[in-house]
Amino acid sequence: MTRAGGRKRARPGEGARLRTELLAAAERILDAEGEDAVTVRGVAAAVGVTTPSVYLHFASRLELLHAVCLGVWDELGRCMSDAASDVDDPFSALHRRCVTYIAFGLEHPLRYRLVMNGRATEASRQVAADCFRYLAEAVEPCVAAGALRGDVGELTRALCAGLHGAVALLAPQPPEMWPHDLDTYAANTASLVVFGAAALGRLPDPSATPGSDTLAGLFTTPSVAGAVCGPPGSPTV
Amino acid sequence: MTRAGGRKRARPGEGARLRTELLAAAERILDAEGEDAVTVRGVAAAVGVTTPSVYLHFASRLELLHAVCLGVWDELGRCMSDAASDVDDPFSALHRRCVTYIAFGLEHPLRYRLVMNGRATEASRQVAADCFRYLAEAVEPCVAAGALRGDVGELTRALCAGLHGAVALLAPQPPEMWPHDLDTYAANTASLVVFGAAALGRLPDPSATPGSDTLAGLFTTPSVAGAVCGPPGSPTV
DNA sequence: ATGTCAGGTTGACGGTGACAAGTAGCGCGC
DNA sequence: GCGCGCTACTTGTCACCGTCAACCTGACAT
Repeated sequence: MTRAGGRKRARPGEGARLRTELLAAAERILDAEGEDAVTVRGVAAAVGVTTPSVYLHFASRLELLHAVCLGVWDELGRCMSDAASDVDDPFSALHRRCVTYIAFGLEHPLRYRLVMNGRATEASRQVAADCFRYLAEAVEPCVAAGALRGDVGELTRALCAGLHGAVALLAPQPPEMWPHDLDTYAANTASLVVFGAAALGRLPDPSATPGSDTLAGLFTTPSVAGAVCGPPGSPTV
Repeated sequence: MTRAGGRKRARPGEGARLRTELLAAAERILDAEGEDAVTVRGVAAAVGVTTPSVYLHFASRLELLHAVCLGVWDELGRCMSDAASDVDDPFSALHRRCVTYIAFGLEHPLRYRLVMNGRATEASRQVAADCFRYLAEAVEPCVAAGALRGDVGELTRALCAGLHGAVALLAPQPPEMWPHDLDTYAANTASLVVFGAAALGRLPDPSATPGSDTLAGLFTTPSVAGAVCGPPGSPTV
């Protein structure tokens, strides 16, 4: 590649400028043409620089890609913190954070896949750890208030699994296969996850196979006791 | 590539034999060295055949990879059908299938990722549809028995999301980062998912933000009413 | 023996990530 | 004002990849 457009050499100390330009170019290409189109050569050319220069700022193509994503993921952190700032009830707050997580993932499916599905890098590990922390922060008050029971770490992990699934199941699919109402999807899945987590701490033996009888115990409110599920030994199919 | 080892030409009608040999070789390489190591050239060489011959049986590298995985996924179908054959209670049966799904995914993390995370092919769509069906088969009796409420499709989709997450969260990580007790992990996450699904149909307004009060209603058994959560207007943190 | 055709091979193209080694420009110390 | 050294970047080059068009060849039916 002959130097395109006579790019000026950065002054010492301004080497990082190329880095940000590369990131911007990579982001542009990523959004416009997808992951596979982001090639080291292409990004370099878009900035007007030769290929190996990219390696002065990024150890590999993957690191470049992940660096592009990280910018967006920082936004997730803020969103999740903000999401429940006006909510007092800890369980509601947790639910809100879960909805936020899902909504965020579905807004950036490409980047989500890139960071979460590919082979792990240092950057992606950082992202995962942050996500875990944001959730754990919301789980802890729930445990303190008695809404959730059990180990905070284990609960958070289970929550993460559920949330990640909600996004990861859709992210690789073309958008036309997504549910029509994404808000409802996010709310539903978030509810599934938080209520599931709540149930976890209330199971007699968490590792046993729970039957409809366990369910009857869990989901029977005092007022409608006995009406929720059939009588003991309820009809099978 | 000079012909390695004097491979005999297959007789007409036996062309499919090379296909199975290629699959076996690809599988060997996949397990031994990971996804990236499975290259068209490498697989061909392992069988003792030239590179373009692979294209006589697989449209592309990705199709080859997916074909390798599909063999294992058929096993999942059998496993999920068998898993609950001796269980009468539909809710227990669903739980068993969920555990089976997670366990399967964690036994074949590499193949799981390959099929579920990569860009979708016809083969992977087929796989996903099968999984959905296996679960839906178990959801339906639950709905019929009243253990679950709501649309079967929607419930199944939510379940899928949770289960997929449980696997997909761990699959890309190196095994040393996995929980120590995978059985418990599978059982826990399966419980979270099925109880969460059960809760979904019992929420007053599924799309609203549920608070601890909702939780109290759901998880209070007649016998321990009032002891599960704090009194109405429970302490916040 | 010969035609046919499935089951391969040859050779090459365009593109990729990665790197070793060289070069040009800037700023600082003198 | 001048050269030294550091930094930012370039040149040139590997090794390898997936994919394809075109050609060859051996086994069988006749």
